[in-house]
Amino acid sequence: MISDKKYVITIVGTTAIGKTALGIKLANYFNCDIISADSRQFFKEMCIGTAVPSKEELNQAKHHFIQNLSIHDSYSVGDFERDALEKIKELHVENNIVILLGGSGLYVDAVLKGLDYFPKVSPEIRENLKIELSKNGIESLQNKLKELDKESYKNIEISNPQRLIRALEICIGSGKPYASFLNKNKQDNRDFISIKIGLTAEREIIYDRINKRVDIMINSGLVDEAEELYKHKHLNALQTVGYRELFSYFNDEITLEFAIQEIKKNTRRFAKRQVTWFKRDESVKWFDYQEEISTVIKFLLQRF
RNA sequence: GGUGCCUUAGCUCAGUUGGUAGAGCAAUGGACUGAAAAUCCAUGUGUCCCUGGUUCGAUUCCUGGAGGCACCA
Repeated sequence: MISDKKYVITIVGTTAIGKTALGIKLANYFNCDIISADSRQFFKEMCIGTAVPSKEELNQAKHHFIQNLSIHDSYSVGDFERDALEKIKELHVENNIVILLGGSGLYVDAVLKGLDYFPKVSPEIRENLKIELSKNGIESLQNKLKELDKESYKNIEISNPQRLIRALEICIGSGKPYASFLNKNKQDNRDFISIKIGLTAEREIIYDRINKRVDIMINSGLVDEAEELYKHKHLNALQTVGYRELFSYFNDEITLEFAIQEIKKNTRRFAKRQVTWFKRDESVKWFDYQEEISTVIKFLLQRF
């Protein structure tokens, strides 16, 4: 490497498009490590359904934040931002390139752009708000927010219970409006240069790859894996495509065949949301999913 | 071969006492600050099977045809 600057090369794209394979090729070329920014591949109990890299793939390049947590751990984007930045710093001592492999848009943005600081609040507050939601309905929470934080009441999506509860828990836990923490001490000056590349394909091709991958997951034992985890189905980590549908099957609510169809459908919808998230990012240089690795490397070398 | 019923959105089907149509699901577009593979919001122009007739006007009624289903032979 000619320059002594530090780089983070981020690879984004929908699920099943080939980010892992590209990441490994680039990691080998630059002799660097890979940081995974995938909100479900953290969990060691979930393997088949989250499409974590295979043993062979993991041997080809050093991966971080893959199966490093338990589904019982509580872990948030904020935690990931902190941990990933620390890891990047550590890796940059030895190598001025790090690859960030991102399936979860918010997690990628947290690392590259930063989140605002919010105080830690007691989980009990959220639990109480959830109870209030189911008891009194969403309007009750909306009125509460209107009272505590008019600005957020206007700006956030108040029909979205999760956002509403998040804003409220900050208001209640900190005694200050949620809005007062926004755009305050955002750490957006990173000490590395960000280069983003994306993998893309026709919608039909993506959907076809998804459908095939779900079949492979089923053949690889996803049903057994999900059955093991059924007793933990209430955990946040298991609010995940590929598991929820099978939990409904174990509950005798749907047939296995239908569950598999639902997994495919919900994965397609997930991919659509990823497309929506990533396409608004103008800093991404897009490549076809079949693009030659040499073309991608040539592009990167020009950017250094 | 005969009789009856059916043919409307990608699918399953409503409906129009004749004034060119609407639900569910699927699909599509969007949002996103510690649950994010989560969560939420928005979106329905389709030769109403084809042909001819009646009518100011037919997806709707009538004739003929095609396809499907059921029963009878």
